[in-house]
Amino acid sequence: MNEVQGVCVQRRADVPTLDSLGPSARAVVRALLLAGPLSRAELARRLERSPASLTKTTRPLLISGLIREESAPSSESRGRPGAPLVLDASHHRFIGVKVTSDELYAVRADASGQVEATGHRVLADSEEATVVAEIVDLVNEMGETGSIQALGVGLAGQMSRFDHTVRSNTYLGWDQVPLARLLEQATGIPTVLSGDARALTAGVQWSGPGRGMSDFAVLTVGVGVGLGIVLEDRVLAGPTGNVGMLGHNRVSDSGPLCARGHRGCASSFLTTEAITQGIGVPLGRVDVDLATAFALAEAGNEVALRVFRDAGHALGVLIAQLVNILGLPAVILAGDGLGMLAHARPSMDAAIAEHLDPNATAPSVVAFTSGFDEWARGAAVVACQWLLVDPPTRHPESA
Amino acid sequence: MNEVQGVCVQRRADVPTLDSLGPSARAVVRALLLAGPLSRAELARRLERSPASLTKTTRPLLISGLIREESAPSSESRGRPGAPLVLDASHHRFIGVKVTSDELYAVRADASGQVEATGHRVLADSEEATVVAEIVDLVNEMGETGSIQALGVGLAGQMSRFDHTVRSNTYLGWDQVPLARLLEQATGIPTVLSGDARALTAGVQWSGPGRGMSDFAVLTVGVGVGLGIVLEDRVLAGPTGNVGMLGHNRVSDSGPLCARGHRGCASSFLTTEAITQGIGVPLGRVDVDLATAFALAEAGNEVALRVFRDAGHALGVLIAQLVNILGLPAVILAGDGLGMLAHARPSMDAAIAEHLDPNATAPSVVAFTSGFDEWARGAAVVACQWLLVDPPTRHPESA
DNA sequence: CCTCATTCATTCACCTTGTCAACAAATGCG
DNA sequence: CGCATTTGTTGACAAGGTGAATGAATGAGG
Repeated sequence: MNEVQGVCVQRRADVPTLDSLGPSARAVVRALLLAGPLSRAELARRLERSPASLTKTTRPLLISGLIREESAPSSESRGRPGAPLVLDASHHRFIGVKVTSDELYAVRADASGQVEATGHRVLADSEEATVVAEIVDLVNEMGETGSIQALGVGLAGQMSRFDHTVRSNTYLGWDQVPLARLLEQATGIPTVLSGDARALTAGVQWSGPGRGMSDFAVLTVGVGVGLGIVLEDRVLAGPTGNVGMLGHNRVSDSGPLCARGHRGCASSFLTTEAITQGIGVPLGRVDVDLATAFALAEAGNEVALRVFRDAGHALGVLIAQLVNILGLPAVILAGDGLGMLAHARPSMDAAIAEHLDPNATAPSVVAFTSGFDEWARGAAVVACQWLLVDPPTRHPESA
Repeated sequence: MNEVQGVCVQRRADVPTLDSLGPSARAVVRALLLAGPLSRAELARRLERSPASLTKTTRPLLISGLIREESAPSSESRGRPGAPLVLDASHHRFIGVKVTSDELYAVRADASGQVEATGHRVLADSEEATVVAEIVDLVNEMGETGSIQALGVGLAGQMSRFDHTVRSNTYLGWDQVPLARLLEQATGIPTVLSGDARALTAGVQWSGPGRGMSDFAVLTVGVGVGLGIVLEDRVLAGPTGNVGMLGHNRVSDSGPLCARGHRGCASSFLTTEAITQGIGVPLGRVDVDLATAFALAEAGNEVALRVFRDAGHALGVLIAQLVNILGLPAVILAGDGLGMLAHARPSMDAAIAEHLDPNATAPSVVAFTSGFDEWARGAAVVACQWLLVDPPTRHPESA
């Protein structure tokens, strides 16, 4: 007999999995994750439902322990203060993995995107079997605490909103790899793929600097230039998953050529390679990496300063183009190339001011410094969102 | 006694107004308007509902005469052919008005966007009272057939999805004019405002060349450069109604200055004024209008040809920027400046090819030639869509 | 301190709307 | 002529939303 198993564990066992919820409960959980503690009245307004409906919907969630009433009542304005509801995120765990051509980064996070553990692997090669084996190994290592709800994998390339197949990936040299199915079979955990920019954006929106903002873009600078867009609280997937290929948008008629023979591409000013080459070549040095580049600029090297000024200009033009087209009130900058801002910010601001439409309102541009874990965390967030999609989507059991 | 009133009229009286429908019926009507005749099974798939649900939802609509079964069964593939349902659009009429600083264009259209009548007024001035009076006059003239469901008004400027107040409009010199309320009071017809680019886009999507396409952009060229975006079957409104201010996006480092002192703005190559000035000034002529410009190019005038080539280039760069950012499969060109394409198309295509991201798929670029009525028709379509929004939104009865 | 307006939350009867399972209908194919 | 296939209908059922009435908790104002 096992009735003395411990109360805490018993209660946990009662907490339903996220994908077993009905659509209305799902909507409540989504809203709570997206916008922190909310009273029933506030939820009713957001979900466009009657207060009565929310009493009914939240009750079973409260009983099961999936959500909690916070003690501190929110006392803005007069009238009875609302009882803020929060999701008890600790009951559900997700693993997110970011795949690059030579490394894996992983995090285990709870439903709110709070990171509980991290992991890392160096890949011997980018063969399909190698990558799968290493991911499985990493997941087994990180998931031993049990009860992982879902696994999210972020990679560069074109993918639909919640995809399960890597179509054609030039970084990894893959073509039509059913990665999600392979990982599901090996780990037993439901798995979803997403483009890495989209994953990062989801993380930023859910539990990063974009939290609470309904409309913004995430612009990443590093090995490449990436873009994610959030409109009306939804991460844009784009009809073909193609959102964000603005690396080749022209920002100047002068400047170096890019690999495609274009002059003045954003990429040719902004990518890590553009920065290091841009500084290294004139100086006749082949050892310039990003850190060296920052150091040179810090030391007042004119070439480095100029390269960063130009990068800032390119960034500013891209931001202005984006804001002109979509009217976004905010742009969040991220990626490992972000250190450039220390020297690129003035020219970036100038370029934004210059290229912004006179009738557009200037966006707030926020730098979000983070490591590679943030990309993995984003993938974990996508995995969580996947379970909360309405209607529930699972991968077709195709070959 | 009036039981001999005539069967046809009696049936019409039974047809419910669009805004009196429940949410499920509303969704059916929306889907039928958006994507032509659809069988119940097809509707069930699109709306993600069970076939049973559609039988139930469509029955009262069929009885009331709001929708009809088309005789021709759709016999693709084997199995029982579906019975295509169409909305009987003739039961509901809408009026759309396009307001410019010196003219009004109006159309009366049915629910499917089919134009039944057109009207036009020249404005003595752009005073609020003048414009309102002329619109009311125009509506009374066009609406005498009775039973107008809603009135849509399209104007340049920033407006929310279904707005009711003109905030600040530099073209008309207006500020905070509750135009919708004024027109509702004067005409008794529910009225909604929208930005003109958004209205045109809605018309294109609902019953123009964009019909059946889920994702595309509408780029207009004329007095200004306008943009409308459709993503996942929804017309993008933008967080602040600001979608589409790309007139000042830079397309070249050379070229004339725009009014804001920028060099190489899209506007400075594309607007009607840019074209006419660009040709007139070098030739020392002040009489060049758009028609003259086209004629000059047709006659092989080098200046005119060059100006149109440059315009095509600018257009191509804008299209590439747009497609890079959003991954759109199609762009529809419209506006009264579209005649330029006869001479601008090659340079436009070249610019698209040059500036498109290597990994992006080339969009199909379609020219949609139309008169000013098309803008008014778009406003009528917006009025219809307004009644079908879920949940129903009406203007707050604020002062 | 007491009353009032205000806002939040609950209860209950009711109803809309979607689902499931079973079945009937209409077609092409062999 | 079966037979698979797809569409459409029926009826019992359940989930979930609503409106109105009520109670609860607070600040404002006298």
